[in-house]
Formats: sequence, structure tokens, C-alpha cells
Amino acid sequence: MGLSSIDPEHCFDLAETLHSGQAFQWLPHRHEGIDGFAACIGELGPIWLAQPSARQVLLRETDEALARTYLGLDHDMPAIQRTFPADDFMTSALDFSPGLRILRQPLWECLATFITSSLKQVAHISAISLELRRRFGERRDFDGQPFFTYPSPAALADAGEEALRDCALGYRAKSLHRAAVAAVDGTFPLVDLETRQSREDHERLRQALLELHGVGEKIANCVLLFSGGYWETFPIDVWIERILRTVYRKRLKGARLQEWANQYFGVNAGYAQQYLFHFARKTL
DNA sequence: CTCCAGGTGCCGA
DNA sequence: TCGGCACATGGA
Repeated sequence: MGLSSIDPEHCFDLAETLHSGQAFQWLPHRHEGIDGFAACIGELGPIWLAQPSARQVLLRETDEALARTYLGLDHDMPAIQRTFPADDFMTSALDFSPGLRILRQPLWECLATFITSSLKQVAHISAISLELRRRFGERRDFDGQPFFTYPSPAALADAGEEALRDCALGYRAKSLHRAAVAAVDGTFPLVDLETRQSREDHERLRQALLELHGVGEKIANCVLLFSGGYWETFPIDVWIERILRTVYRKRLKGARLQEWANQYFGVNAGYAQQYLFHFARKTL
């Protein structure tokens, strides 16, 4: 199978993007003698991605369309970054990883992994995600190595809460199982919610997410940002809250802090948030 | 051992 | 509406 090369056009960093706490499945993988990363995306793949130089992303020809969407290679980064505030910390965060992109992940995979993320470190979210894939996902071999799709709602619903608990999920097992059941019985209409046509879709998806047990403001916002592509959405986790308190001197809480952040960081506040989060986590 | 991690639901004031 | 607390698990 032939390889394709994509020129990202704007500044793009594959490794930073795949390991910035948005997606949790990417593993180092050498393909045809080239070091890169491989994983399944939702029910697709595995796909392999490499970036031997700044203006060159390598992948298999058949994966090109999927990769462009997933990696956000069509994002107009200069235009997006011009909407960020120009304060010192924001500037430092941009300088630290100028090639960071917001991914566009499948809804179920993104929702399910973030349900398992509450009060967990990124490394452990990855471990949990991998275990769920290995136990309940579909095996797909690539270069003689096994990869696994993210388990479908049906697979997790059938597995049962106790089996999920065995994957070190703790109290999150109930939330994940109930979400899987909701997706299967249509209470949470995955396919409808994943299509994005009108302006109302944002609020529709947000409301549906918040009705799920175990999904609050933070997780709903992560899904809106990392799957829905709603870049104005600004998730506030412990890292971001710490930054807003210590760097930006904000003593506000909850909805008031959220309101301030959305106002201050602008129309692409969520995109800005990812630079802040990554910078803080890697340097503080 | 203690503290913390990309939080949420529920309780009482 | 708002603060306090329980909830599982593993790494630092």
C-alpha cells in the first residue's frame, strides 16, 4: 500500500497534538522503517501517522481524508491565534507548542473516554482506555501487531457494570455503563447528535450530554470542544482553574469564572485553553 | 504515609 | 445558588 505525504501548510506538530490530553490511544509505531504513531479512531483503522519534518505528514493513501479531518489540518491557525488575548502567559503557551491543534474525534469515543477521566491523571486515562479497548474492542492487526477499536456502546452495555469496574474504572464504571445503555436505547441519539448542521446543534448536544449521569460542565465542554469542533467552548479543569487563579488573579468560581474566561479568551476560547493546558501540564 | 489527578452528584443551609 | 463531602484507583 502506498504512502501519501501531506503538507500541513500552517504550523503543525503531530506528536504534541496526539499527546496533549485530548486523545489517549496513540502509541509509537514504526512502519516501513519510519517512526510514527498508530491507533484506531473510533471504529476505523488502525491508521499510522508520522511527521519526519515540519512540512511533511506521512500516512497511508487510504487514510488521507480521515486524517485531515481528525488532525484539523484545514484549520486556519494564524486566523485562530489572532483571536487569542496577547498577554504574557498566553504568548508563552503559544510559543511552547505552536503546532498544537484541536482534534476532531468521534463522538462516542470522546464522550466515553472523558467519562472515565474524572479525577484521573492523563497517563491513567490512557491505561484505562487501552484496557477497555483490549477487552471489549475489535482487534485489528497491523504490521503484525494487534490494535483495538474503541468498544461500541453495545459492547460496553453488554459487558455490564461489573466487568467495566474490573478495568480499574472505580466509581466511573456506573457512568460509563449507563451512557452506553443510553446510546444503545436511543436516549442519547449518537448519530443525530454527531451531525452538525444548524446553529442549534451546539445547544442540543450540550443538553443531551448534561442529561447523562456522570457528565457535568467540564466533561460536556471537553466533548463539545474535542468532538463537536465548537472552539468557543472552554473546559475548566483543575489545571485551568489553577492558571486562572494564580496567573490571571481570578478568584471567581463556577459559572462566573466560566463567563469571565469565555469573555477574555474570545471566540476561540477553547482552542486557547488547549495551549494553556498543555503548557501548564508540561512546564509547571 | 499523604496528596493529587482534564469531576460529579447529592446533601443541607 | 453555594459549600462540603463521598466516590475508586494509582502515581508521585
